[in-house]
Amino acid sequence: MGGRKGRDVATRDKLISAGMEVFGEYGFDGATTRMIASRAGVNLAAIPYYFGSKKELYNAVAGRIVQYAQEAVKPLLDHVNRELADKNLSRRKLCDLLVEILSLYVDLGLSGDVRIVDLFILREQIRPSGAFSIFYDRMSKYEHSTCTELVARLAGIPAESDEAIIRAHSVLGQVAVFFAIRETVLRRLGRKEFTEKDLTELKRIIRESIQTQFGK
Amino acid sequence: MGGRKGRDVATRDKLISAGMEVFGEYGFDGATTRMIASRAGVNLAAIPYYFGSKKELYNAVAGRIVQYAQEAVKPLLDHVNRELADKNLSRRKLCDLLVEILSLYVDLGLSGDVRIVDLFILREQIRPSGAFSIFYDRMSKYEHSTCTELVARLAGIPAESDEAIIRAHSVLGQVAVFFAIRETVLRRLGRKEFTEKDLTELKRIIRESIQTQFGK
DNA sequence: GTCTATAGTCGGATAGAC
DNA sequence: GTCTATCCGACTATAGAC
Repeated sequence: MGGRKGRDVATRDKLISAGMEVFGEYGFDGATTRMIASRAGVNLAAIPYYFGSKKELYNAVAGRIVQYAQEAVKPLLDHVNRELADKNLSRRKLCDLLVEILSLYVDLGLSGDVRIVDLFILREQIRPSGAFSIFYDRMSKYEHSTCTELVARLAGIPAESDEAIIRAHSVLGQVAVFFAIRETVLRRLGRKEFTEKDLTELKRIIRESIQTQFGK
Repeated sequence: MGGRKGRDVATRDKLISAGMEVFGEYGFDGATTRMIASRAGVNLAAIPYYFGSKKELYNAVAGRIVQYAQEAVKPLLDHVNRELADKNLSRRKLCDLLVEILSLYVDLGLSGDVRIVDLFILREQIRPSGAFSIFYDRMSKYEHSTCTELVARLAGIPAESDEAIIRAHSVLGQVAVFFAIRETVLRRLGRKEFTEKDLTELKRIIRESIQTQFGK
């Protein structure tokens, strides 16, 4: 990952944090190095100094986001993968594991302060840049293959088949849509932010949906 | 909607078409008036002449997109709304109507050539600009309230309740996710485009999912 | 390592000939 | 209505003092 090795880690770090916010809010083209330096409280010239270019700062931000996201979901995914080693898990257990993953996504993604991260990832999804592979290889692939495995077993179809992949995405979509079109949903609900009640309700709806679809 | 009334409708039209493509591909900031004029095969100065500014051209493009999208779904939505006048529709019939709407979205959105339109709408969803209301008021609201009504009746909850709105979005998400993270899904499937088979499979999965969730 | 100053580029918008 | 030429502002990146 590019980036010169300037000794002052603090400045470098401030730029990455500021870059997360500004790139998230305005996208790569809409964000300017002036905004980022100003939000970070450092000099404009620090960007080329520490990262070489705006683009490389962007990639560094993407790396940081992946790291955060991984840390947030890794414990649960590892747990699920350990359980999956048992090839004879009950339907009920498989359902529970899937619901746990989806619930975590709801809590992580809709709680409020991480919208910036959502936005960053969404933009890469709709128009992949060079940073797309950073997300795909280190995040989507690992996280998603776990969900695919769960869905495949529940549906009784081969893991990693096209059908399993499509079904898994469709299941994830039930949650993902709230990240993607958050503003539309909020306006429809007549709110500025999701409430605790909304999130609880969503998790209940997801759980019921999974259980009626796969519970037997 | 803003824009001077220059007599040559053809030039105006070419700019809107080109704007659709270029704004869709690069976003508002990433797109340049030079690209758009060049793609339209007209002079750069025609943009301020016909629209006043880049931003107003963007809004005109948004209006055109809404118009296309409305024309594409209006016949089916009108049909569904006529059916909904009957307050005693069978579960089976309600399911069928919901599945019909979702299937239309699959056909419209994933067939290939309209990706540009998807992108345009998605960008507005994730970061609403002044054009957001154009979509929300004239599209999402009408289309979505029909789906909400269907879901509410199937779930036996009050139409326009928070729960109905959340459930309806969750149902729509099962399809919408394929628009939003198209590139990720395609990479996961190892393809460049969705095949006919993928779309058929997706529609079957959606139908089964709706029927097991709501079919009784 | 951090700063100011500025180079060099490219963007949207305008002026004015035709 | 369409064109060329150009203005002017904003951007990224660099040079070089401290």
